[in-house]
Amino acid sequence: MAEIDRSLVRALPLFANMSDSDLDRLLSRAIMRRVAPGETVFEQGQKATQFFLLLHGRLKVTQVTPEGQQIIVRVVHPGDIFGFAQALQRDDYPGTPIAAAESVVICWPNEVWAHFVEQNPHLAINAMRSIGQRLQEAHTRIREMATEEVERRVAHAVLRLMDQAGKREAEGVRIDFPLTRQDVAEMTGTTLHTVSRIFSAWESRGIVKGGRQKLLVRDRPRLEALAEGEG
Amino acid sequence: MAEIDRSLVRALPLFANMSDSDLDRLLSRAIMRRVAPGETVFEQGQKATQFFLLLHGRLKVTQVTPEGQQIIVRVVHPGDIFGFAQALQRDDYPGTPIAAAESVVICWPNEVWAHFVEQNPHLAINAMRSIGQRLQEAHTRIREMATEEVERRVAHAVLRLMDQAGKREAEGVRIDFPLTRQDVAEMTGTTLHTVSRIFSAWESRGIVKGGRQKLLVRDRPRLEALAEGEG
DNA sequence: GCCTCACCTTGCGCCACGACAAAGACGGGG
DNA sequence: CCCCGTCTTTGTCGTGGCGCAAGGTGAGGC
Repeated sequence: MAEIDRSLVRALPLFANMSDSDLDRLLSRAIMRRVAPGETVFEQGQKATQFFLLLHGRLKVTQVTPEGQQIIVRVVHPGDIFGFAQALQRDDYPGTPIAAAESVVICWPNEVWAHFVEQNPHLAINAMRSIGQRLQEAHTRIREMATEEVERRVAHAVLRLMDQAGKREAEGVRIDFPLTRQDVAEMTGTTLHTVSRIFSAWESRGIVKGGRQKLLVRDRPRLEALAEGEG
Repeated sequence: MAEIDRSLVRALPLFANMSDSDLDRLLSRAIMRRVAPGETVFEQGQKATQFFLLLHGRLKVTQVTPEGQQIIVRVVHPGDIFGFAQALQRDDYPGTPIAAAESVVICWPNEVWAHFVEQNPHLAINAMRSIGQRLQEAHTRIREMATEEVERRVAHAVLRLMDQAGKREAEGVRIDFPLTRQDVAEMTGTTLHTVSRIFSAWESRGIVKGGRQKLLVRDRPRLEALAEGEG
């Protein structure tokens, strides 16, 4: 297995204000792992023995209900930590991260966390910020699901994906990883049928351009208008 | 203003593993404040200059959408920290905490947080656990809103309130603070009309007993069954 | 090049739930 | 004790979007 790219890691907000030597010691205990699309990093309910950082690629974190319904709780982007169950006072993982694209993660045994945080409060502070942002985003989603109709929720979800995984192209901004209608449905609490209908309608208005596991936003302002409820 | 009850604070999980002298220094910078029912501690959008701990009482944290729709993001229970915007990388408060019952909060200026965390990593670790649990709960609510019908969501919300604010009584378990149908609606993403209908149906089956701003659960097992979808 | 699987589209009927409306009941304040 | 505001109940109606069903289409494997 190749070496971990030091400069990439050094630049992450999670490790801001951390000394190089501390970072070196932390990385020396890390294990790198490649994950192919469709593969999982760990499984929901499994005992949490490690925590993770996504270096490259993209992960969808899913939860399944007792009835077998699946939802996507979150998309993990490069630089994000995940599988943080232990720091959150759980002994099992609450969800399953599935690689949407070819990905590379690094992982540490749980003990490493407590050990390093004691010596390096910045790590805890930075991690808290990251978790705090996730909490904010979760509250935003709750508010949207409680008050908005499906089309607006889908618009919001797409805008969020643009910001987090958008890639400028000639015709507009492409969502930079394979994303099915089903995925979008599981992110917005609806069905793939409804998402498909919405995308079709948008496409005929020139707002987006679809495709198999593809999505390209051509008219962001109009999408924003839809998200604000001006439909 | 009376003294802060030291032993009460000492027992909070947030301050576990913290030395008495550190805790004393932290408390010496705290300000105590009484909040009457209906009053707010701060307002959504206001610049975040302080963070808070609820000592007594109960707060409902609301968010209003640009359209004026209101939802309850969270209920704050005694011992919880809130108004933590700064640690979460925001400079304004994302919601408005309103006292549901007579409450007492203590507050600190923002600088205190960074200062104390540097010397006392446990504080950061404990705070992260608390935020982590809130994140879990938020994900649970998202999953519920995405996959469950209204009645089940209401059942889940009531069960959660029982666990967090239940008080054993002769006839069952009472939710220990004033709670309107509207509140429950704002917690579950529905309307007060629907909540009222659901409570009426439950009452006629002997599962709960309602009242003006009151709720008493008489048959928890059946409520759990409803929450699991056996209706 | 063809087959097959996975993904996507579209139509139709139904129902849970929200919108609207109106009237009852509890409780605090004067 | 009565008044008024707030909270609650209950009815009717309309509809967004889900369930079900059937048929397209692109991509990868052999």
